Amino acid sequence: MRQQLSSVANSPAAFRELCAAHGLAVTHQRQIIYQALMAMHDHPSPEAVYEQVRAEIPSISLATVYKTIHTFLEAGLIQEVSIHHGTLRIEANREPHYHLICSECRSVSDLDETLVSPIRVQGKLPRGFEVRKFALDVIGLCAACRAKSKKQ
Amino acid sequence: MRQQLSSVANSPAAFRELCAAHGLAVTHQRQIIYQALMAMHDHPSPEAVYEQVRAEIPSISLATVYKTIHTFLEAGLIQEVSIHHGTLRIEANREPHYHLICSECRSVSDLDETLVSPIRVQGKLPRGFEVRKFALDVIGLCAACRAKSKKQ
DNA sequence: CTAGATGCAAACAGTTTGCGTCACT
DNA sequence: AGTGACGCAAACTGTTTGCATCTAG
Repeated sequence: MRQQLSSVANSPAAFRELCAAHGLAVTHQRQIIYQALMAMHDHPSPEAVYEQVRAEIPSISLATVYKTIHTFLEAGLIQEVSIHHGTLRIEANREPHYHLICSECRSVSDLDETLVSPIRVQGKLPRGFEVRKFALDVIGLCAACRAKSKKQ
Repeated sequence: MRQQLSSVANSPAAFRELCAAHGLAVTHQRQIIYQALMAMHDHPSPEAVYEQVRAEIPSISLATVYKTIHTFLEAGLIQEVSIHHGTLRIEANREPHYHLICSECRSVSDLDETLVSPIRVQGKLPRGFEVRKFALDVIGLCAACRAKSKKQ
């Protein structure tokens, strides 16, 4: 399931190799977008990637950036920062608790804090950062989605 | 900072009390929305709340539901499921890691897994749920935002 | 040569805003 | 009586889609 690649350097050759490993066509746009992503060490929005890439390819369209990001996500070349992007979701449960998420159907259920080993930060955080709380998502497959994916 | 209330039951009287404690006007719409939220034990979107509330107040507007949800969020009567609702954010870092989030400026930085005590689920999950990974957000205030809030 | 990638514009979903009217305090 | 909550419609933002054209394999 996981591909081991001989190079992870951010070079055109490495990118061709990555694409080959995932069965993706190598296009100029994809190459530049990939380069931009590797160079941006924050957690950019598609819009931010678009701005960055336009420096190289002024004629690129935002739609292409979106499509390419989805392609890269599916191939596992990049990740989303959170499974919860999109619509606002609210809850009335004011007790501290975590969430159990099915990555397939996106269902969310509550998970009592006491069911998880206590979380402690042991290392050095950026100076001055004041921790207020932990938000933990336990991500996996719910029984229903597991059954569905087995069938195929 | 935190209000202790003599009743948490979902009654009109309790709601009046809650509103009084938070300085909110008590309106019919707010009352019905609050009731609906308490009755919905999943993690509804504003749209879903709207649908639910329309059963009671057919003439209510979606804008009111949004405004009320924000009011309740600010007052702390309800919570958002994730701090990451909204725009898609992506990252090239494919190593397993967590995130450090400033709740004020919403900045995101990476946090190595090894800096956090190992996470283990100790209790019973819903039968058949297959855990794949943990997504942990360490939420707090970054140095800059802490300085800013102290000034005021 | 052909499947699929790109660019454009239009469509869409979720959310916010301005404003006139109405209701709580 | 006055502040602010409501309802409506229009505006806005982020994202997707249909389609004609172009390009990698």
